[in-house]
Amino acid sequence: MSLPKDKTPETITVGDAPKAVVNRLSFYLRELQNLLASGTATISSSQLGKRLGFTDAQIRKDLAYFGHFGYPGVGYRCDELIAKIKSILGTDRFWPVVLVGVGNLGRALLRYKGFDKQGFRIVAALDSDPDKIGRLIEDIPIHGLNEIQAVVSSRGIRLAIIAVPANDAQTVANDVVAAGVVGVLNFAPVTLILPPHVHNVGVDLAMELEQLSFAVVNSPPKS
Amino acid sequence: MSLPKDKTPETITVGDAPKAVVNRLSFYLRELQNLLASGTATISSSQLGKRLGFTDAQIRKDLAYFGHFGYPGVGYRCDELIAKIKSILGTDRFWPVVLVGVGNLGRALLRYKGFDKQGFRIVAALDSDPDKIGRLIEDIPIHGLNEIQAVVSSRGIRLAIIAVPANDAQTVANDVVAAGVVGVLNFAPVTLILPPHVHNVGVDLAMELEQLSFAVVNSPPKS
DNA sequence: GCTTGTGAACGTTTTCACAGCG
DNA sequence: CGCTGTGAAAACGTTCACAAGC
Repeated sequence: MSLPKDKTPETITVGDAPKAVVNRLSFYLRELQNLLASGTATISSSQLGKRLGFTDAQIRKDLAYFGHFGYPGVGYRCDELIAKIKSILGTDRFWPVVLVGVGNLGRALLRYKGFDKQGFRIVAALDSDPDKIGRLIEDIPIHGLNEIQAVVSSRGIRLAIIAVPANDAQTVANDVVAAGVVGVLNFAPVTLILPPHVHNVGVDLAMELEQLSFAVVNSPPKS
Repeated sequence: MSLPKDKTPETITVGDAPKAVVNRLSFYLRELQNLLASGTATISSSQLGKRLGFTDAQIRKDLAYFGHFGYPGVGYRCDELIAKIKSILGTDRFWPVVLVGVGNLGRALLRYKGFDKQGFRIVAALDSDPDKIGRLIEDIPIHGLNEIQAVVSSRGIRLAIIAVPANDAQTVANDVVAAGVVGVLNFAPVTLILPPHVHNVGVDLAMELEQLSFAVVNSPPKS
């Protein structure tokens, strides 16, 4: 990395890592977990790269942002590297999450089994529909939107998933942020405007298909 | 762009556009549709940039990959630019889509209302569970996995959404590709290995939360 | 032997800054 | 005047290639 004219080398934090690197870290973690589950103890950057479609050099560079995790001549120990990456991503701890919006998508997310393994759990759900409030889905109680503040602060929640209609998303986002949430995963097809200290990840299902559509339309003619 | 030493200028296709550019195109489209719906007829690159968190120059450069769509002194006409971007993304046509896996997530996707507006519709669903086969969800019939070939070819389907458990995803992917699908939107938390002519977009819900977790953990201490 | 970690080279993407136009 | 479109410059990310280590 570029050299630190900065007087305090300690400020060269891991947070400076390019977004693309952090994103790939999640891919490495997922594959390493699969590898470990299938009995693989160590793996080289080139083997891992082949499985994921990255170059070996890129994997090594990415990991080198955060430390020296490999063994020359051997590769990386899966269990060790998993622990390191989890620690970098912050998923070595438990993250309680609040879900806002218990529609079709919200219900599916409540029942989704993949969060727990990575350290996340939806511990509370909110909705504006009086018919839903008070019900339980997968043992998770559904609260009214007005209880946001109480739910978030009593359970130490820092992350929210927003799965409400597009028209309500910005209002809901404002509310969860006011309640203390600092990270938002937004499934509504709108760009949220949030204060700078709040992190934002958007997933727009139609947009993902659009990217496929473009790729298909612009592919080598006959291939 | 760099100049074409290439003898055949027609080969300078739009397909060469960086992925990041194409991805932003989807953001532009979404915002323009919202703007038009709220009565805005024209918008400048800097106004659009402010709403989306991009710079004005970036928006102009991105659009310039594909043509001259703006009016100096005025900006861009929303309706016109929407049509242009749709044409570039290929969403000016109708895309029938097959869904594989009618679990929690699959059912939510079947009921999701946001696809139609962008040109996509799930026209058939497949599952391996005999109890589900033959049922209708949102007027969509659920077929057995063995009917992939028939469903895909009879309906001219080129895109598939995979929402099956991680262990089944690669097998299902192989099957839909064999049936003629050339674009896969994969919700299973695994990296699929697909032939080069098949395009692949993955959405891993836990991974999205991991990216948030990293951002939160590595934020300016007190902010 | 094989594999990591890394400076240096390379290529790509973003930003700058301004000429040209309505 | 405001805004686009675009070369040129700057920033950034990736790949190369090899010294060092097991």
